[in-house]
Amino acid sequence: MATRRAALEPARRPRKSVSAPSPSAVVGLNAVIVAVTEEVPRVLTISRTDPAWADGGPADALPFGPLRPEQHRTLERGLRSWARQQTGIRLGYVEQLYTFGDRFRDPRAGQGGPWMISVAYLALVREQQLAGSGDAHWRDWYDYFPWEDWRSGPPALISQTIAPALRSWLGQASEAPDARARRERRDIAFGLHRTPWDTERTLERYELLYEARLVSEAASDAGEPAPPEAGDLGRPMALDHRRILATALGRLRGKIKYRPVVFELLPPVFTLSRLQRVVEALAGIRLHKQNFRRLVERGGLVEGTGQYDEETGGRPAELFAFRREVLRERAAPGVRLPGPQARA
Amino acid sequence: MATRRAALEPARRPRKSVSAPSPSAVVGLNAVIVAVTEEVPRVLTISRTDPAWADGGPADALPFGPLRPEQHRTLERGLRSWARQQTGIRLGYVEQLYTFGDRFRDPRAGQGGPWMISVAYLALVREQQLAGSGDAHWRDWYDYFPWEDWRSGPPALISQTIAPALRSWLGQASEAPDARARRERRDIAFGLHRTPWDTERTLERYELLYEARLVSEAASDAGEPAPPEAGDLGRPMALDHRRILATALGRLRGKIKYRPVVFELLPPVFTLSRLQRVVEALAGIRLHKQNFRRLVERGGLVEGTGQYDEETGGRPAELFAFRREVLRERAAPGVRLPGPQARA
DNA sequence: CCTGATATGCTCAATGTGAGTATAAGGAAT
DNA sequence: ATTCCTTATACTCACATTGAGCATATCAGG
Repeated sequence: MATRRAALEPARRPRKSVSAPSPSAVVGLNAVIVAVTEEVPRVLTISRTDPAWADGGPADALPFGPLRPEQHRTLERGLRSWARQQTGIRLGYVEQLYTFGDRFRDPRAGQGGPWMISVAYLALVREQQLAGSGDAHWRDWYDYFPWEDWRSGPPALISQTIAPALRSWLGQASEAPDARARRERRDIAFGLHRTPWDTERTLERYELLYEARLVSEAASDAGEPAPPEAGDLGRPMALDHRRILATALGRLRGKIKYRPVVFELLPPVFTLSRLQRVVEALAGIRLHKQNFRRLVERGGLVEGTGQYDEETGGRPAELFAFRREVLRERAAPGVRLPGPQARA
Repeated sequence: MATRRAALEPARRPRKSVSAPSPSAVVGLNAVIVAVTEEVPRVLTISRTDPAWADGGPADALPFGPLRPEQHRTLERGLRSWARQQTGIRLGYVEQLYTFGDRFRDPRAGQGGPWMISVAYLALVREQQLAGSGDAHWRDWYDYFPWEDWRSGPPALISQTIAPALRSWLGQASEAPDARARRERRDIAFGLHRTPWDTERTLERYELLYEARLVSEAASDAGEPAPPEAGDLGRPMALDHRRILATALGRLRGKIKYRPVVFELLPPVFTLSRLQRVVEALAGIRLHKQNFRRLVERGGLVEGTGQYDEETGGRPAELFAFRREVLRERAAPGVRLPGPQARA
């Protein structure tokens, strides 16, 4: 073991802190498990009641478990195993999201406890029955981020609550250049002052609200009472799980554009309308119908099966399937979004 | 502490392995530090001679250090501090890349040692003097991935060495469907059989070569002698550092297209030709000059300064600067690549 | 056989892209 | 000074893609 430890030190000029790096952190595995039912994108959360997770009432948490070196062969397998245990779901498509490791991510751990590192994963599944040891639920992810859903136009929440609250946050900047930087961040994040709304900046938006102490996690992490706006600004989650969820949302919104991941959320055959509704649910915007069809069909992403869905309540819709060959034909095959539907 | 530990367990039905999760892993921090000089993209590596890193002669490694909970306030700060110590560089732009955590990433650790988790970061700097405790060098990153440089056409290495070697790897598949899957992976990764070359699939390509045991790390990890091709297939690195580097390369190639990160590699003012050469160096392909200019200029990404560079050896070139306002104007501002220059 | 719903088809102007050709402005050699 | 080489910059034009509609097809229900 001595050899191994030495290997972790810089090669030369050993410094004062040459103490052997004994295991220095607890590694946690978090899963953001996403499905889409009809019009609503859902995420799997677990109600936690233990005092370490929930201040008062039960708190929503992501499926989570510590890495067990003696059992799990890889990080991803560890994650799959925890997800299965807590929710009963056998994950299919899984990708690593981000590793969160701020020293103070859990304020209750204080500075003395072992450092908690969380490796978060994004998983896409078709909605299914839940089981397992956890108290698991599917929840609309816009419950956590109500300002992210623009499918029926710019949310009033932004103009009526967020924008005014951020205005006063601007005022709190101590220096002038500081205030300018805040203004730019705000405009870019929330699409204010003729800046376009960028669906992928979900994390920036959440972090801005956190920094401005508008979401209740920010207040409780700082040991303060929640501000009056916090009630409207989405359902809170345990620890930094809402930050993780924001990361997942942004990543997924980006990824559908250049990799054919939407199909992980759909049955093997589907109508184009259904495909469009799923994409819209994820992206949080409405798309121009005819152009959307043209993009996915002529882009070679799907192919008609010749079968029809008669349940439409109108002209029957052809059933389509993902066209695997597109992987060889195009470099970045994803559902390119047509310009958003001009709103009525 | 007891409370805290309990929090890490699943909420209900505690399982047999309820043993308290004491710190379970050593967390390492790896830095891929990139700069571009003239035509060549470089990465900072450190020559390691310790036996745990290098089997025989010295091995190239990435700047690396273990996370020190008592010193580093966040992962990123820890990384900056290690990079500074080992290379003398104060990092500017830094982004998290990926967390590598395979149980067997270091074969020498065996199954008994503490699990090593590596959180890798990508940093972009302007090339500069090196100092610090490590034996640091700037190296052309195509030394590690010679098949990735298509600036002077499709590399002969692919058609003459890689393709034949992969053909025999196909033959080793035990079952027919397995062979089909291998063929598809190979074609997509290396752009064979009328599949286009996708500059971003660097990791897929490296992993394929690893799986086919063609790169020397694969052989040495398995305790086998390196195959004859390994000598041509790029310079090896210590442990899994070449895999990390491949991840960085792919990420960077993707990112320049939708975020204005190239400018981190350039001085505040530059000519359009220089900008183009940097982008080409990263992407590993040549671009159509006039169309490139049109894209970056009309895309609002840069603005002329009115000053001129007289050192061109031809007509003087105007000096341009990054145009910050583009962040407010466009949703995904990056250097969109025009179709590659048709080759002579 | 209407009406309303949904799906699918088609058109057309505007914009963007691929691939050139042409011109401008420097230095070095004659 | 003229010629030639080099690099930069300007323009052009055919073609593809996109945004935004309008038009038609096919069902269910009265």
